[in-house]
Amino acid sequence: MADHEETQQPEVPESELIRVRREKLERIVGLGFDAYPTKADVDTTIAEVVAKHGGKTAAELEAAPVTVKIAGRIMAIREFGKTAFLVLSEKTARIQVYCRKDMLPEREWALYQNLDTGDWVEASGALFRTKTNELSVKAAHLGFLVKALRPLPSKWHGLTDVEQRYRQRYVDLIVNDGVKATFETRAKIVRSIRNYFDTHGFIEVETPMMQPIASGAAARPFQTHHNALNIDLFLRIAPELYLKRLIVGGLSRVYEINRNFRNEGISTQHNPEFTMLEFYQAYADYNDLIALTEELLSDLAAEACNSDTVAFRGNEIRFTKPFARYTMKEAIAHFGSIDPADIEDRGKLEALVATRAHRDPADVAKMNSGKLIAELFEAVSEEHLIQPTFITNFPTEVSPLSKQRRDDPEIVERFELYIGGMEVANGFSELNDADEQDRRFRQQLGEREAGDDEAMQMDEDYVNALEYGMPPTAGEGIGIDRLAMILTDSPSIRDVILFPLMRPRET
RNA sequence: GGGCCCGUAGCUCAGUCGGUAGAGCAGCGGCCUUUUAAGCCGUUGGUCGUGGGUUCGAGUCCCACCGAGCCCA
Repeated sequence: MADHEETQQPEVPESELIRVRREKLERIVGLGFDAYPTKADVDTTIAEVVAKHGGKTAAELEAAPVTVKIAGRIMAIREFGKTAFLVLSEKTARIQVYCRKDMLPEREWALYQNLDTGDWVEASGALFRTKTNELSVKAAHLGFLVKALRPLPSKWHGLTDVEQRYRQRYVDLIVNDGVKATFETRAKIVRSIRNYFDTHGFIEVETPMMQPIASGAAARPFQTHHNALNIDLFLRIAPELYLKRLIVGGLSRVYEINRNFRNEGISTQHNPEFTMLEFYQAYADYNDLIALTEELLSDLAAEACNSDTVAFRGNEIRFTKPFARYTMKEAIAHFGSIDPADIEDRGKLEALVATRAHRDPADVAKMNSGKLIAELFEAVSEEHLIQPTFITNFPTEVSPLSKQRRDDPEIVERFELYIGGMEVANGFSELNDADEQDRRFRQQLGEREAGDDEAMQMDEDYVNALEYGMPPTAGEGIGIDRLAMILTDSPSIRDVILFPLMRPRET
């Protein structure tokens, strides 16, 4: 063999299965069918056929014949020599098509003989019920729409490899019925939320995803660059500061459902891009939002799951008002079996964070007391907060955008809602004192300089906006992905995101 | 960041102590005009994630890497 031949890339031989399907497509074209027709001849959907005629008996269908023209993907073929049953699927609906050699044009029977599971076809004929009482289409016409060159996963075992399910969601959607249902529920959740805010005097807005300063949350941003302006920009970590500018502008009630981006690790609860609802209501305080949240979520559970209790990871989550409430310190004492007096003692608090939150004592020594309390809370309480539970009385030091309590400036008018052991919502009375906001930003800058790269960024223009006067306002963010996890009983956030971030694969 | 698992046919999975790579489904050929994972007979199909190492011999043992998952942090 010559050298240049040896250096050529060895062609990976095409799978036998794909080769056979290509040959079948050639034969179908040879029969005069268009390999890629421009449209299908349909007059209804499979779902509509099932909905309208699924209740009719064999006698009724015989007495008043119904002819339908449908299209769908072939999910199964059951062959009996000169007859066959094709199971067609379209969205979540299925119906079987009964084909007989003596009832189809010769060319169309020849088409049938070159079909595989996965192919898309159109079919028309009268509805009837088989001996086993299955609603079926007696095909008078069978048309070709497109060939699946790649074989479908086994119809019985489906596709279970999680990596392939996420990387090739299209295959997951084809063969795993529950996936479509999950994303339909997710769509229903978002629709219900929009409906709630639209009917409560809020207007939906869209604020920048690309921001010169990524502020409004404690997280590291993704960075990008705009060529024409020659400036670096950040993908937003939160829309918060823009939405509150709109309150300053007089919009009074605004909400946004959109993506946030945080440059952090990936876990069953974290995807680098995730969907957040944020809303702001002038003249309200955080207690109003607690009430609003209880109402919103119990409505949502009812609309998305038709129940006020939903199963999540083996627990029955009850969305019945009122939800449980603890102050942060109460939760630490209760779930961590910690003496409340120890939380007030700086030395004991540091030791607790080091042992219970497994943090380096050197790092712990640098944290302010508010941060220590928040760390301890997360370590000892979060996993126990299965039923919807509001946590209140957050330290001011970890809440740079929240309004302090009148009776105790060390804590703020803020809450977080936990469900299923996850933080789902975060809301507070918004700090509208421009001078105090400026002081809080500077404190965050100090934290950043001390090594906390998640400390919040200073946004001068936001302070400037506050100087024009923001009325008393309460605002809240709700994580849509986590909510969708709970309402669809999905163990991983990747199960409720169609295309979760994966490391690209070299192939 | 640490630990534990996983990667074998298109899909779902076996593969014992290191000794000729297997099954079911799908596919292909045959029979079959109301089946429901249709059935029966026959049959094709493999870079065992990648690269090294140990060995007479590696899917199996060792090392590194790639990808994925779970737990802990």
